[in-house]
Amino acid sequence: MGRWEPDAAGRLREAAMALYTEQGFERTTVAEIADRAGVTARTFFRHYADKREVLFAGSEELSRHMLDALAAAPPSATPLEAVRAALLAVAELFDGRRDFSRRRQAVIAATPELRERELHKFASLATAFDEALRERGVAPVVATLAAETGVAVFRVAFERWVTEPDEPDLAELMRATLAELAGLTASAD
Amino acid sequence: MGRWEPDAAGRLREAAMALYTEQGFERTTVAEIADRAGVTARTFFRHYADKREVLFAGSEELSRHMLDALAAAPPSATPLEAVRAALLAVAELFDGRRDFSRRRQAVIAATPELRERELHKFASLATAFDEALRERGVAPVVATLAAETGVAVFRVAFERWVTEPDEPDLAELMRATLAELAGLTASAD
DNA sequence: CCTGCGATGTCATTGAATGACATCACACGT
DNA sequence: ACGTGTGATGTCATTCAATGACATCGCAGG
Repeated sequence: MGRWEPDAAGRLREAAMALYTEQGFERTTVAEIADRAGVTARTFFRHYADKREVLFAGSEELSRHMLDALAAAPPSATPLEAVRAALLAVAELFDGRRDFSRRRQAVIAATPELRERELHKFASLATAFDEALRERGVAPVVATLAAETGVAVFRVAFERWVTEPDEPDLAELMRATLAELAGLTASAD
Repeated sequence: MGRWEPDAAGRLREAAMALYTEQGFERTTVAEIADRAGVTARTFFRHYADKREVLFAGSEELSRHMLDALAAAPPSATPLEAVRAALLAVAELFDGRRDFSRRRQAVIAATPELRERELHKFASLATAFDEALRERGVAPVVATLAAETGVAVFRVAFERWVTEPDEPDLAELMRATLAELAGLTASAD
């Protein structure tokens, strides 16, 4: 480690979250974030590719966790059952982080640019799901649909989790949302 | 209209498509696009909010068309049946535009920034679907799921349409994809 | 003929993002 | 203990997206 305060990336993340919350994403400059973190703007870009990415650092961990769970599902599992396992496995990652998640979602919801980036992350996740399912031998189109649907369930359940006033269980919301999905196609062709 | 060549927005769109195709999105500057269209860079931003938006001009028309079809579905239709009507209705908008769609998709696929914007457009569409379904009296969570699923079907079918070598019928692909969706949840809980 | 309005041009500015190069403390081998 | 290299950072310069303020000009309508 260098001659400076350690964990510059962490300090930058904290500073960005605080400033985005206080004054909004657009009216926060990278220079401000860097100042508060005690580094220069150039250093900000050495840790995060752009001004948005600072809020999406943990997303690879999320993907990895879900893909591990998906890979661990028995070969006999249907595509949706495998997806279900991945969804339930990832729920535990958010244990005790509901407050942080809510603050983060508030910032993202308030900023179109950040919503775009979030969508991109979810799309990457869906693509990864898609590929993983195909490697399990699932037919291409079915794999894509299962992946997209699975991500949609994640988003719906997650949104309920951060929105509802009382503290619900994320895994339980995942199960409930999956159940609603099953009901959706029951009566249509 | 003014003293200049008419349809500046159209010329800017053509110029942008051409340059994005020739040299890629990132290596194309707004100044170049404006030059080729015979206007100044400032004028570019009067017609399009940013460098990406020039490729997504027709998306409101798309939304409108689908929402009209959704509103026209009989009240007795299930959520997914209403979504199905919207999907089939919009297919005709793409009649004869497959070549253009392919070129456009090629540019978008090659550029992460453009993929993000595309995702945002789809998300807006899903939100509009969601609201329209709720206005039909569909329960909130079910409406969201139906909307997200419907958009996923659109994307899958559209991707097949621009990807497959022989010229398939988009509406037919929509039906086929919906059928696969129905099969997906048949065996899972 | 005049006048207002709309579309454009011109000018200036901010801020994101990136490349090139300098710097400096710590770790490591000798 | 003494170089020395390496990695994280600072400094400087630059490009380009995006936006605000103001001028211009010609057509439409009175």
